[in-house]
Amino acid sequence: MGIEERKNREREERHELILRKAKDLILDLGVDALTMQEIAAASELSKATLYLYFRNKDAILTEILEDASSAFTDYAKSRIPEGASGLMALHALWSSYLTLYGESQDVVVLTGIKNYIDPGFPLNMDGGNGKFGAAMGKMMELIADVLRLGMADGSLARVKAPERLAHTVIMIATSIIDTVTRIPRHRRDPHLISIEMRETFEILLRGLAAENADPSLLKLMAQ
Amino acid sequence: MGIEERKNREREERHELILRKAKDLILDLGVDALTMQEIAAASELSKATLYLYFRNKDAILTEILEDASSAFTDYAKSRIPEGASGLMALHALWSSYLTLYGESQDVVVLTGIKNYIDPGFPLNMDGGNGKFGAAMGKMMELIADVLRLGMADGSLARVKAPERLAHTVIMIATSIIDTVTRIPRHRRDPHLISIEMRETFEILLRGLAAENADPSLLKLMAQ
Amino acid sequence: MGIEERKNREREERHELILRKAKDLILDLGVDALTMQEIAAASELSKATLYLYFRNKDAILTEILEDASSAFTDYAKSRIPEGASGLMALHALWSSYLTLYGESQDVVVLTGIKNYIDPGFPLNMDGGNGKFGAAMGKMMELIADVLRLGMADGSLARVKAPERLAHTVIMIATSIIDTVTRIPRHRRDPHLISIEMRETFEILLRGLAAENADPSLLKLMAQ
Amino acid sequence: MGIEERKNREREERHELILRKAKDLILDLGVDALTMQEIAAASELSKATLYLYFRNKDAILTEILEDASSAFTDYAKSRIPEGASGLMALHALWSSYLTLYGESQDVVVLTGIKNYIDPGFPLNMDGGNGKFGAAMGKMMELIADVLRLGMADGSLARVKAPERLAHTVIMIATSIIDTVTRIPRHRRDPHLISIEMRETFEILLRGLAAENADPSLLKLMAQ
DNA sequence: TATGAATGAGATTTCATTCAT
DNA sequence: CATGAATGAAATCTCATTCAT
Repeated sequence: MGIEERKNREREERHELILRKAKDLILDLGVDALTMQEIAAASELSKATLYLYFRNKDAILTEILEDASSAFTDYAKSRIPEGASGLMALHALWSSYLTLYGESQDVVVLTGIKNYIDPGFPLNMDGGNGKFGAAMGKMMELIADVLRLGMADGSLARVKAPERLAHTVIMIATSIIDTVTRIPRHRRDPHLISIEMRETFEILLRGLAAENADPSLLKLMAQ
Repeated sequence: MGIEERKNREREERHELILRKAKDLILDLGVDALTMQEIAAASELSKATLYLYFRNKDAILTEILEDASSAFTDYAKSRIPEGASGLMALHALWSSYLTLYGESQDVVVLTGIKNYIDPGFPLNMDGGNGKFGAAMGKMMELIADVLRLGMADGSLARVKAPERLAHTVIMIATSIIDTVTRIPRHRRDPHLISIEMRETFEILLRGLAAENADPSLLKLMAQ
Repeated sequence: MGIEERKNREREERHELILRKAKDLILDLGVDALTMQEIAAASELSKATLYLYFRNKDAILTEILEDASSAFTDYAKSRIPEGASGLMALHALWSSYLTLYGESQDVVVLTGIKNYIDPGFPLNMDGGNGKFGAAMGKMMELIADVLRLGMADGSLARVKAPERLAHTVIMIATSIIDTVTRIPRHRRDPHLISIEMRETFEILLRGLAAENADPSLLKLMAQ
Repeated sequence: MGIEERKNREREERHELILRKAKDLILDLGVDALTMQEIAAASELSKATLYLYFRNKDAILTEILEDASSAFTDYAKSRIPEGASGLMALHALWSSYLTLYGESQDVVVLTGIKNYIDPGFPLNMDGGNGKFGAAMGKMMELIADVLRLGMADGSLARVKAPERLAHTVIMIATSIIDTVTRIPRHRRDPHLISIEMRETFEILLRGLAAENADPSLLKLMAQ
């Protein structure tokens, strides 16, 4: 069984290698420039081999997206304090996003890819369910939960249909990143991006918060 | 004399025909599926003929974008009341956008195309100048003007760098449309889109308005 | 009849206009870049109109070539002294070519075009007769005459088949120009061209002259 | 191990196949008629496959040119006797060219291609560098060397600037071939071509040789 | 006579994906 | 398991030439 274990481990390692290289390429060159050829070259594998690990190009992208959204969701969850109000939770959410962006730009991958994989998400009538996996769903769920919470405790005003509103929120929150994912690294201005992200999230906070909200929860730290 | 006029008119008609067909195709199938071949077929012209009317594919897209953004800008300007406050102006702006969307979905074309033409806009370090024409610039200018106005009269809180903020605002405002332009018609749900647009704009209004704002200016009519 | 005369004159003028503009374009941009579109634009005529004056693109080029070779032939003939030996005549011939080149680069057009019109000339088995007109023939004839003369008076050694040798001579003499006609003006170095032309002609003179030739007839003036 | 070898060999074979077919097409139809489509058909491969072996069309042409000029240079070098005078070397050079042409028409490919790849060579002001590879340079170098040698030992008269003169010489020497490469095979007369080549080279020899040259070095064998 | 308009035919190149070994 | 090789299907754009008015 030691052999089988090793095989599994190696298989897993290749799998990760491919994903990592693909991510790097996206971050370096932009999604639009990502080709199977490039991924293969970067991984020092043949194109055909890629298909042993992933059904097709989409599967690679989908998994990258899953990883990223999963990482974000987990991180964000861990930073939402026990017993937090909806607004506090939302604040923690955006804070996490900014921090994550500050630490590594991997989150960047998150949504531009989302749009690339399923250009209509989340507006498709079929829900785009076939395309995205669990993690993306969990992320939407988290946001919906936060909105629901805020609706219940009154800290987020005018939230009526949390599930649907979660769509809107996610689209707004990711609008910058959608754009960023298409720019090659050398043409990106990380500082500007950071500022615009923060601005976007503050608009979201103020746009969703109840009137009497604690002002400190409407501002985010510059990274 | 009459003859030349007719020629000009016919030429203009063909020009419009191509643009219209291209728009239809975008609306029907999504920008990603737009090809010169398809435009030619839809226009019942040869591919070569398209090049008599447009320098290249980009020119077609750019003109569609210009038309749409120009239409929006003009319409919005005409609906901003004389002597309006910044917030009132912003309210009128989003109102116009919704109305326009309600009347015809052509505005939809607006931004998905924008992203398609220049995937990094407006975050490019080179400013992406040269790709977009006057109308797109006028639209950004209008938004910046409104923000400046609100900053001056105090109706829009926390606006500090109107030109830059205009970027953020435009990205947020168009995030839905960006998405929509990539969905084929049969998978779009116009009602849902309408709701999400309204929601987005209300978030923007609340997110930018000063604290003591007139509540009626923070809501938008359902179309 | 005054009317008819005027018509004829106007027709002639248009004809010349087109040729002149085409020539200019060739000289400016190189033959390879010559398109009917460009000729039409430069002539301020429509493409279709060009076809009223010339059967096709080839006809334009052929006529330009004819004009140029005719101009050269006439000029050269006028400069061959009465009673000249073959070598003297050949010397006068190349002298004329250089002078002509010095005065205006129009002769340049001469041969590159030749190769462009009929890439195989003068090696085609059908003699390329269908393509070239009288003037080109006259030019070959002139060279053959000179060679014959030199063969008769002994001033040109080893000339045995003047008609055939005329081919070789013309190919050698025009090898530079063939090349030049494909270079746009801004990338041409007229001085270098001039030097290489002279060198080529001196090689031809020495290569064909009898042993005891007057040395002064083996050199050409720098322009 | 044997397997890898075989793969390499097969790859090499395909590579050669494509080159050979392309050469054949050039020889059969003329460079001007050479298209990727035709090469693909002749090789019984798809167009896309061609791009696995060559970066682009130019790369195919360039390699054909390199092969041909390299073959010529090597062959010529091997035929220049130890301790030969400049004139003897030049004689050997042209002899080689003729022999090579007699054996296979590969040399034919040489210059038409050269002119096709870089229409202005060698008269470009930028030197046309980057387009041609090493072999072409070696060929020019060889000629320049021979000229230098003849200048030193006095066997070639009036050679002053060997590098530049090498240009002229190469243009003259290849003028026939330039022409030939553009004629489809069925319209070529190999015998006539052979004669004219010889004539050209003899003119070059006599045109460059010093006065007292050994007459036998001024003549070339008919092939 | 003049022309605006149209086009057929083609050229080069790219990319995700499959398959025999 | 790995891969080299191959390809179908597109996509964008160019140009000489024709024709109805």
